[in-house]
Amino acid sequence: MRHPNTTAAPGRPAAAADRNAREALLSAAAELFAEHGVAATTLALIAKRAGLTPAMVHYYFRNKEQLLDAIVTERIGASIAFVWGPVEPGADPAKVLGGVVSRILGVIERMPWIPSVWVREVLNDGGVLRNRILPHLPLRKIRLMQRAISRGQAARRINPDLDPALIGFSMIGLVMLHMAAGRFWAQTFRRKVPTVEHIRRHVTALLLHGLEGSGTSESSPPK
Amino acid sequence: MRHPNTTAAPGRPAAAADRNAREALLSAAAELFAEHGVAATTLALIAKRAGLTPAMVHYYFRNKEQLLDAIVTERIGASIAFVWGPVEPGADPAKVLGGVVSRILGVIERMPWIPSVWVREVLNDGGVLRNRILPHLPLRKIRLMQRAISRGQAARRINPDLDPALIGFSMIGLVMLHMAAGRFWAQTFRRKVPTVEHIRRHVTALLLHGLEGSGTSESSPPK
Amino acid sequence: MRHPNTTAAPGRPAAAADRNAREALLSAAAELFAEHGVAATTLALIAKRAGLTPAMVHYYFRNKEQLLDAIVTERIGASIAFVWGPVEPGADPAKVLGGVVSRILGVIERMPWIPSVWVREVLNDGGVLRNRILPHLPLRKIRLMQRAISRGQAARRINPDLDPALIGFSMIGLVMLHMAAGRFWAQTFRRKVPTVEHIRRHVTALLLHGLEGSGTSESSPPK
Amino acid sequence: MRHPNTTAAPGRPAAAADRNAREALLSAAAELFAEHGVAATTLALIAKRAGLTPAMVHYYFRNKEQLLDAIVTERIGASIAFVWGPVEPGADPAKVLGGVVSRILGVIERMPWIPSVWVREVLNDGGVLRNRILPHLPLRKIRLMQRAISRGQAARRINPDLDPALIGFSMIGLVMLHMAAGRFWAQTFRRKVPTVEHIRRHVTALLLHGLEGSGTSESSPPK
DNA sequence: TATGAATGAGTCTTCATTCAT
DNA sequence: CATGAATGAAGACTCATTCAT
Repeated sequence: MRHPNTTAAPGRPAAAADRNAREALLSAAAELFAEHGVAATTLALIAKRAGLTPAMVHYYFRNKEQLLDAIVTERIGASIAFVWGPVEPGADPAKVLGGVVSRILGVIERMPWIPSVWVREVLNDGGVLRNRILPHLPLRKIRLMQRAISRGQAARRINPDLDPALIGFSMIGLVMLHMAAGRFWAQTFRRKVPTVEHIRRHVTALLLHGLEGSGTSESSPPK
Repeated sequence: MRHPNTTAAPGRPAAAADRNAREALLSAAAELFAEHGVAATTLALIAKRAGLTPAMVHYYFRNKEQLLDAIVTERIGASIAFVWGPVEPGADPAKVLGGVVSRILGVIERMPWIPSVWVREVLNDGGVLRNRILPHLPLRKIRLMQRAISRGQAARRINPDLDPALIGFSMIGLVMLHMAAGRFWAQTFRRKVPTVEHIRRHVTALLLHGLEGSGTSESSPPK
Repeated sequence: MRHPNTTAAPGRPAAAADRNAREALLSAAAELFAEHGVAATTLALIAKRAGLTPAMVHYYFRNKEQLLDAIVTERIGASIAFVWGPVEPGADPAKVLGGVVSRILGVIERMPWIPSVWVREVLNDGGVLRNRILPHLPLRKIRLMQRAISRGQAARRINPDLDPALIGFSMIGLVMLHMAAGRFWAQTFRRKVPTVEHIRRHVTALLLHGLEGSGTSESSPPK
Repeated sequence: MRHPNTTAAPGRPAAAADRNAREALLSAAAELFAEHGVAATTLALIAKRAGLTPAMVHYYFRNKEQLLDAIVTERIGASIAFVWGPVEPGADPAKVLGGVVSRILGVIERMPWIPSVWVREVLNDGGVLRNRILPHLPLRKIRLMQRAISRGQAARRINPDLDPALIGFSMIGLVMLHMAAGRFWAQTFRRKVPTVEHIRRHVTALLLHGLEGSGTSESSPPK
């Protein structure tokens, strides 16, 4: 058979060499997408960073479109599952929100390209990964989070002026944007690029207080 | 060759047709940059939307680089000046922050392409307008805002756990991201695309409480 | 406007320079299609023979598919109209057949690439011009010819054992094939490549007698 | 490297599997050449239809050129020998011609890809099998046929206006073209694709009368 | 101003071919 | 025998850019 892409049975692990080249291409692509955006990243660039030839990109992914599919399903999709998996019905709102933020930051630590790609190619209108991501969004889990927030508002523990649907988005967006704009911020304010821990503290402090209907100053990170 | 871009004397007003074509190109470019990103926007597309030929883009801007320069200086730079101009030393922190957010939203209302371009091409690391924007950033004004925040923290009116340099960025970023991701949010939560007013209320409520050392529920917009 | 291909109004003659380059490309393409077949003819080859760059092929025809369309409509289609135009109802069968053959040979004299392209890319199953040609076939005229043949058979002037639908096809095919295989025949029989006149005489003699129900030896060409 | 193609000793029969794969590749190639032409047929396609990998094509044939050689010598060459073998000196012209046509149609029945390949890649000028076929042409036999025709013309049993060298070619070409263009004819005239028997009757009737100096209506096939 | 013609460089993609296993 | 990995060369196509008019 011609294309490992189309024949790899889910149960059968690919040969080591196979997996390495493929994975190397996926990683190179992800990094370059973060650095320059999908549109500005050529297959030649991806191949070069992975130490391979452009033809190998087609060998493993058939074309650029399917490379994007692979990035989304194999890398971003997996991250989404990891982030949202533990969200369960009836949980404490603060714990839910804190947990999600915490896991997102954990993912970012392992895959630093995530925020930039997410902001540019998913959140931002016109992002070329947007439509590919939609089917991977855990709508049920997101609704669970929304309901937790609504419960918090009913119990006057979360600011009832806020739209529950916007809160989760603001929270995740804030984390992503801060991480994606690290160098911009550093350049502008002549500071070091913020670390994950730095952002974790900032966003947590900001949000916990923004979410408290009446604020007691509880600012330690949720985890 | 005569190039209006490089030879127009400040005193001599460009012919009306001239200005219109130029402005039409700038507007078309700005919109397309918001829709597809700078890298994915061809000069032919810009020309077509402006009802002109690709050669005219070169006539007015010499090349794509200088078109970007023009967008930045003539459109984004002007907005920045408008947004930050009124920030003065010694002002009340809440007023400063609220004023900036308010003026940003005003700009967005007139130039809906701003958030997408700003998020994708300025804030996000790797954005191609980043370096062009840096010289236009009103660092003095930004520092004024930072100092106002610090004063607020000293007076225990702003959460002292927050990094003052991150606060302004979070605030602006939140507005920009919400506006830039309007359709994503709408698709995900099956709501209408949020309006400027919608976002104004949400961000104000979120931030005021996140910034209050101890929260009384004062959620009306600052303006 | 960008593409002369899409904007050329039928009534307005294109500028001379425009037409020359476009026509040169069409001619080069037609010749190369005859020499190597459509599949084996690269756009670079076409451009080179026309003394232009490959990009010009895209400039005038947008892509290879539309170049094929142009060849079919502007060159082959025109020839078909010329060949079949004079066929009228009620005419003498021998005159109809002879006239068609005569006009086909006239076309071939001006466009020597016709037989090869026709045999390889139209008649032969799998030819890539087949489907493009079908809408240009003058079905009405062809049916007129069939009816003339049938009348000839009824009058016992044409061999009634022959399928009237196959006769016209055999006739045209014979001309085309002989012209398309000229060099093969010459190589095999160590003769000169047959001329149009040579083939005209041969096919006429062959067919007139094949079509006579009872043969009087009338073998002079119809024209 | 061991290559069955180059090292197989005539005495040692190839392993069964070996032969089957090779033959399968040859058959797949022949069919695809008929369907799309040689230039448009990739080795990957051939391998796929034979249920093998592209590398196996190289294993058995070293490269595409030698695959073509193999098709010509092992498939087409054999057919040629079968068709022309029985032609002997001094035979009756009608019997010679009829026999050749009859055997060609027999071959086509077993190898339906023959007419298309022959018309496109052999007869048609520029066909890529042309030069490979030339050495396999039974020139002596062909000359025998020519002489038989000339004798027929001398005896006034064959139309003396016809070029004896063109007659055989016309006859074979007519059969090949009708078979190769079956679907075209069927589409144009809204009939079924002609069968071998259909073409046999038509061509025989057409040619016998075309060849008769004075026509008595003897239209039954020569066999 | 404005356009159409023209081009070179680069991008995606295909494919014959090689080779280690 | 057989395969998957790998590559270089070439093909179609795009696009920023230039230029004569």
